Amino acid sequence: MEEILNSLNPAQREAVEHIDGAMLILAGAGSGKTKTLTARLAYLVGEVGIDPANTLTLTFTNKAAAEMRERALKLMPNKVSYPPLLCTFHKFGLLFLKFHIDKLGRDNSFVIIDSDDKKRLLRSIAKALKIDLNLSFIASEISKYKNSMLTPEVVTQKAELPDYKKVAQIYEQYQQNIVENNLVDFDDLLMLTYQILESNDELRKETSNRYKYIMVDEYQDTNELQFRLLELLASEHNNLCVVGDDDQSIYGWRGANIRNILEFSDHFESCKVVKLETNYRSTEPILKAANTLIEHNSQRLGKKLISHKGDGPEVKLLHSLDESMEAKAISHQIHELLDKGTDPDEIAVLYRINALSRSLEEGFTKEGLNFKLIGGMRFYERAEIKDIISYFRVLANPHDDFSLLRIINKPKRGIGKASIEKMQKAAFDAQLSLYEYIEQSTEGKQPVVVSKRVANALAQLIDDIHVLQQEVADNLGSFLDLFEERIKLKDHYAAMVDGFERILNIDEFYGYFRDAVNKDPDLTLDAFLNDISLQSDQDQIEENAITIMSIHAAKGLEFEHLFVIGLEEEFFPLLGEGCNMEEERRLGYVAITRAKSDLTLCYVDSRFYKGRRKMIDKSRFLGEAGLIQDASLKITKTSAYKKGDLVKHKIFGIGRVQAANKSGKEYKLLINFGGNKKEILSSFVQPI
DNA sequence: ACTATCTCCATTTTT
DNA sequence: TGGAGATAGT
Repeated sequence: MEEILNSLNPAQREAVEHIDGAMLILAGAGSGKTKTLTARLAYLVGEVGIDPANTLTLTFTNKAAAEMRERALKLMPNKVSYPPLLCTFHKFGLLFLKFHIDKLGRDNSFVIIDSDDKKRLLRSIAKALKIDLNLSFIASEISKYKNSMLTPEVVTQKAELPDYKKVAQIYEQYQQNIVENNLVDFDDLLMLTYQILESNDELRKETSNRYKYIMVDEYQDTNELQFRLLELLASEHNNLCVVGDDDQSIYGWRGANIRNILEFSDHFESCKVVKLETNYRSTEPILKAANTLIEHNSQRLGKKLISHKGDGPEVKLLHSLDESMEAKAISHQIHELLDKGTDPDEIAVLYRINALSRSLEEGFTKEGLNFKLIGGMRFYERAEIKDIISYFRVLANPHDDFSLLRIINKPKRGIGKASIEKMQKAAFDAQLSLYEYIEQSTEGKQPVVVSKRVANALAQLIDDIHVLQQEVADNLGSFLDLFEERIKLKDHYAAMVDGFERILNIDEFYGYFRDAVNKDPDLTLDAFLNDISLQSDQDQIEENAITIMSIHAAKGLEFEHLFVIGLEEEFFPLLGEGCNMEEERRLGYVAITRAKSDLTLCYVDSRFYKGRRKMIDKSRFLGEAGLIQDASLKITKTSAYKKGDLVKHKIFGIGRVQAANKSGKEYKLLINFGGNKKEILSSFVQPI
């Protein structure tokens, strides 16, 4: 343990050794956040002697949870009998609901639907209600309601504008529908958990006492609901330690509430705040650009990264005529790096919007540069994979109408829309699930409402399901062979234009399934489905190639050589309605701080976008980061220091600006330090 | 029931 | 420009 503590810097150590009460660890980019968090967990268990079962560590992604688990266990004494609970918020919700959803009068055989399923359902509801609204809009509105714990009734009452009234209508139907089918969406995992804890005081106390020490990673990304949930979980002890960086809050558009972190220390009494400001990742010039840029934000707790690495090459700018010249220039530079023997894994290109990847893809292909693109369609979102999962779900629970509908005519069995609608109605009238109805109608216990041909196809499907269910029960390990034999999904997909790729995906999924069964001979299909429902993010295929991706996707990663493209007004910052300039700037900060030593910011004169070519100006962020001197710099600098601002000087302390005048590259400030007026250059003071 | 053509519309994305 | 979803035609 002493060894672990000695490997920490003073601030990290302070955070690790602080045990009871609320604590906010403000961890700047590259400041050893994960190291601190895992060390603290090891310290709690190994040194303070807290039972690992009494700890709870929450993350946002499976990846973060996996990494942290691995690193924490390495630091833990071998004698740990029970691994600490370390998982995503949603996984925690899932585990909780499996035990307690009965308190809402629901059965714990619920099925989790992903955002794709959700949209599918919303589409059918909107259609039935003859509402023509953007589905993504509806989905995100409903998500917002759930994250603010607003019931359909409340929303219906509150809605004033016609569009919102319509959304409220859909919300009501949607909620009714998923409860009837015992479905749960991602937001429900948190919302229902909250509801149960909130309305059940005994359980709240018990749960809070069980998780006596709670830690939360990426706290700046929490939303209202997550905050309220944490409040309940910590209600009996206040031992809540959150780690985050207000300057890296880039998910506001998805409901993350930056005020959670800004106001954390006010919410929890006697909250300790520790700042981790030593950056182990980047060289001085890179951090200078990042610090200078982010200082233009007003909504922040204030923090300045200090480079542990020290000096390095200046941040480079790359100016090109258009996007194809840009791609060409970058690929030349990358070729040079590769020729020098640089590891391709250490090179990445980032952009603000995915649309900008196209020119890179084209340019890199033309220049014979191998790359891997992160983003786009994720593994579990692919139609072929979702189909298999739906089959598995039907086998595990035939009453899952939702999944049954997905696979009922896949591969094509000649069962069309009209037949399905008739049967749905018949099933509804007979108060049966769709599967029950079909099963009974083939047995002659229910009237047949479809043609002879369709009835035959259904009988075949029912038979397949029976046989496969038997095999699942008897021998899960070899069930896949029979599954392919009976359903022939591979044949179905092989016939498509991109069949080859789809077959590869199917084989990969089959391999994953077999692997899971091998690892755990007692695995049930049910348990397998539960595991993967929250695992949308498969590990990227290991490929030795440079990476291109969005800035959001790059969060948490680092690269020796980094290019950021599209530093142009309109693209980055991305202007338009609902533009949050401070969040855009934080995004710029995140992008810059991904670079270890070699950073190139790229901009062009014109870009082809949405079917037209447009002239564009270079991004204001280049000026704000102190990388160019131009008109935008003048405006931002004066706005950074204006009359009335409070500033801090190393010797004179805190004072108030009386006047600000340009003086060369800097500003001459007249500052009043408690009656003592001084003229000082702006670089010698810091804004507060 | 399936396929070819038309129209519309364009951030960021994890669970 | 290009992809997805809706519509019309076979």
